[in-house]
Amino acid sequence: MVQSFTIKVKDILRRIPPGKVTTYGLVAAAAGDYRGARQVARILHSSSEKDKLPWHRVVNREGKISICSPEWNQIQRNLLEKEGIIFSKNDKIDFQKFLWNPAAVLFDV
DNA sequence: CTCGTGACTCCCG
DNA sequence: TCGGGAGCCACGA
Repeated sequence: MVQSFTIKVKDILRRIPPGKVTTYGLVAAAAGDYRGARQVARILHSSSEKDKLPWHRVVNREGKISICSPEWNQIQRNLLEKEGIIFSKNDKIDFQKFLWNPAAVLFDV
C-alpha cells in the first residue's frame, strides 16, 4: 500500500521522537523520493500549523535551520534546545547524537 | 484547469 | 576547493 507522498511525509514527521532531528532529504527519501526534499519543506510550511507537525525538528542537510524568516529560525532553535538538542558554534546540530532516521519506522506501520 | 513559487539537494564546471 | 545551475513534486491563487 503506497500512500501519497504528502501523507507519508506527515506521518513520518509525527513519528519524530523528542530530542531528535531529521532532514528534508531524509524524510523525502523515506517517503519514496529523495528529490522531494522541497515538497517536504513545502508541506511543512503549509501544513505544520494546521496539522500540528513538529516542523522544528526538521533541518537541512547541513544540520542547520534553513528557514527564510529569521524570527522563525530563532523559534525553531529555541524549541530544539528545549528538547535537549545542542547547537554547535556554527549553529549546526550534531547528527552523531541527534539525527533520527525516518526509514527506521517506515515499515513499522 | 494552468501558472508560479518554494523551510532542498545533487551534479557539474 | 568552491560556486552556480538544474531537477523534482505539491500546494495556493
